[in-house]
Amino acid sequence: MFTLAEENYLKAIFHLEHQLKSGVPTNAIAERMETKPSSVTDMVQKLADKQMLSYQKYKGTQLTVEGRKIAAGVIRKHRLWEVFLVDKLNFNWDEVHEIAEQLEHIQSSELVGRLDEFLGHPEFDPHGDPIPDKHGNLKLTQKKLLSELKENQHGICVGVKESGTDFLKYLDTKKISIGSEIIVLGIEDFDGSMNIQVEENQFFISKKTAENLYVKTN
Amino acid sequence: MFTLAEENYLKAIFHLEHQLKSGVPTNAIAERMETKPSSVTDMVQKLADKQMLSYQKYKGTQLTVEGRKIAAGVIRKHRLWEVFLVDKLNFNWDEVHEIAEQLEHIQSSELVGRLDEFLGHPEFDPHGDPIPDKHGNLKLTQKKLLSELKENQHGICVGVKESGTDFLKYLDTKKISIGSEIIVLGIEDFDGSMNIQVEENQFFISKKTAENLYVKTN
DNA sequence: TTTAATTTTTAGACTTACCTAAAAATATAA
DNA sequence: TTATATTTTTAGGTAAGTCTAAAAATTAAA
Repeated sequence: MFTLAEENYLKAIFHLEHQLKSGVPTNAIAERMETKPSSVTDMVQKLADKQMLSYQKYKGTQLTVEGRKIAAGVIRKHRLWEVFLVDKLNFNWDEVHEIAEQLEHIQSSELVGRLDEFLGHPEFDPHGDPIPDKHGNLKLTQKKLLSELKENQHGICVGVKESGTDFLKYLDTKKISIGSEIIVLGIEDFDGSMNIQVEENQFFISKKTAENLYVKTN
Repeated sequence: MFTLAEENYLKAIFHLEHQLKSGVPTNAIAERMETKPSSVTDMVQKLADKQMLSYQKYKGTQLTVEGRKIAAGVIRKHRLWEVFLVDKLNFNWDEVHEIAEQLEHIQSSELVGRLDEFLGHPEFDPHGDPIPDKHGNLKLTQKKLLSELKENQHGICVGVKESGTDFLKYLDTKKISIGSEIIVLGIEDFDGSMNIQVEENQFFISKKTAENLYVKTN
C-alpha cells in the first residue's frame, strides 16, 4: 500500500505528465505540491525505488505503467466522490474539491466498486473531467475551451480550467454552472471578449474568462 | 484541528471511560490501541497540553468536556458512515467497520450535516449503537444482552458486543442479523445455554454467544 | 566557450508518532 | 511492613516527510 503523501505525489505527477507530455521536472512537482524541491527529490527517489516511476538525477521523472495505474486509481476515487457529493448530498460543484481531496485516500476497492454502482457508473465528474475506469483507463475528454468557439456556436458548460474559488464564485453570479447552455452571440476581434447568452440572460465576458471555461459541443 | 492519531486516542479513551467509569489507566489505552504504554504516555501528555483531558502521572486520565466533544464527533462520523455503507451501498453489517474507521477522520462539518440529512437522521448505527447528535450528546441505549432475557421473552437483534469477524460470520450462518427477532424458548440452568427461535428456525446457542448479542425488548 | 543564472541534489535538522530498555512509582503479598 | 510484582514514566532512538542552506549539475547568455 501507499502512504497519503506517496499517493499525492503520484497524482500530481500524473496530472503534470498530461500537461507537459515530457519528463516532469522536480520544480514543477514542487510548485504543484506547494512544497520545496528538496522534498520532491527525496520522495521521487523513494517512489523510484518502489518502481512507481523512472528517475535519473537532474533529468526529471516519468511514471511507470504501475505508477500510472495507482495515480489513476486515486483520481478515480476523487472524481467518484465528487459526483457523490454533488448528486447525492447536493453540494455545489465549487465546494467539493477539498472534501474529495480527503476521500480519495480511503482504501477499499470494494467501496469504490459499490460507490461507482450506486452513482450509476458516471463517466464525468461535476467539473466535466473524465473518471478513469477500474483499470485506470481514462477516456479522452471531448471538452474544449469556450474561447475556441466561433460566433453562433453553442456549448454545454462541463467544467473550468483553473478552479480557484474566486473564479467559481464569479461564475455563480453569472448563473453559469455545470450543464448550462452557452451561446456565443459575438466575439470582439481586438480583445477576444465575447457576448454570450446563458439561459435568458445576455452579457459580456472577457477573453480570460472564456479561456477558463470548458464546454462540450455536439 | 487534530491529527489522525490524536482523534484515535480521544475516541479510545471515550469508549474506555464508558466501560470503566473511573480514570482510564495508561495500560488500558495501550491495549485498546494496540500500542505500547510508553507511546500512550507521550500522547496523553500531548493531549493534556491541548486541554483535551486531565492527566496526573500514574493516576490515569479523564477527558475534559472539550475532549469528550471531539471524541463524540469522531464516533458520530464513524456511525453515520456505517449507516451509509449498509443502507446505501448494501454492505453487510460485518464488513463496514474497517472502512468507517477511515471515513471517520474526514474533516468537514458541512459533509457530516448533509450525510446525516441524506440518511434521514438515523439514531442508531447498523450494530445498534447510538449515534451522537451534533452536540456530542449520546442517548442511552436501551439495548441489553440476549443472556439477560428470560424464557418466552423476545427481542430484536440490535448489535453485538465483541465484533470479531469470526463471531459475525457465525451469526451469518445462523441467519442472525440486525433486525432479526429472537425468541427465547428455554434456558439451561447449569450452563446458561439457550434454545432460541430466529425466523422459522429453532436451535441452541451457548451462554457465551448469548452474552455477546445485544437485543432490544419493548 | 567561458561565465552567469537556474535547476536540482545533498547534507543536516526538525516534528510526529512510534519503539525498546531502564528507572521510578504504585500496588500486592508475605 | 518489607519485599515482590505490576504499572507507568523517562530517556534515547527510528522512520516518514518536511525544511534550510550549501554544493553540484545543467542550461542560457555574453
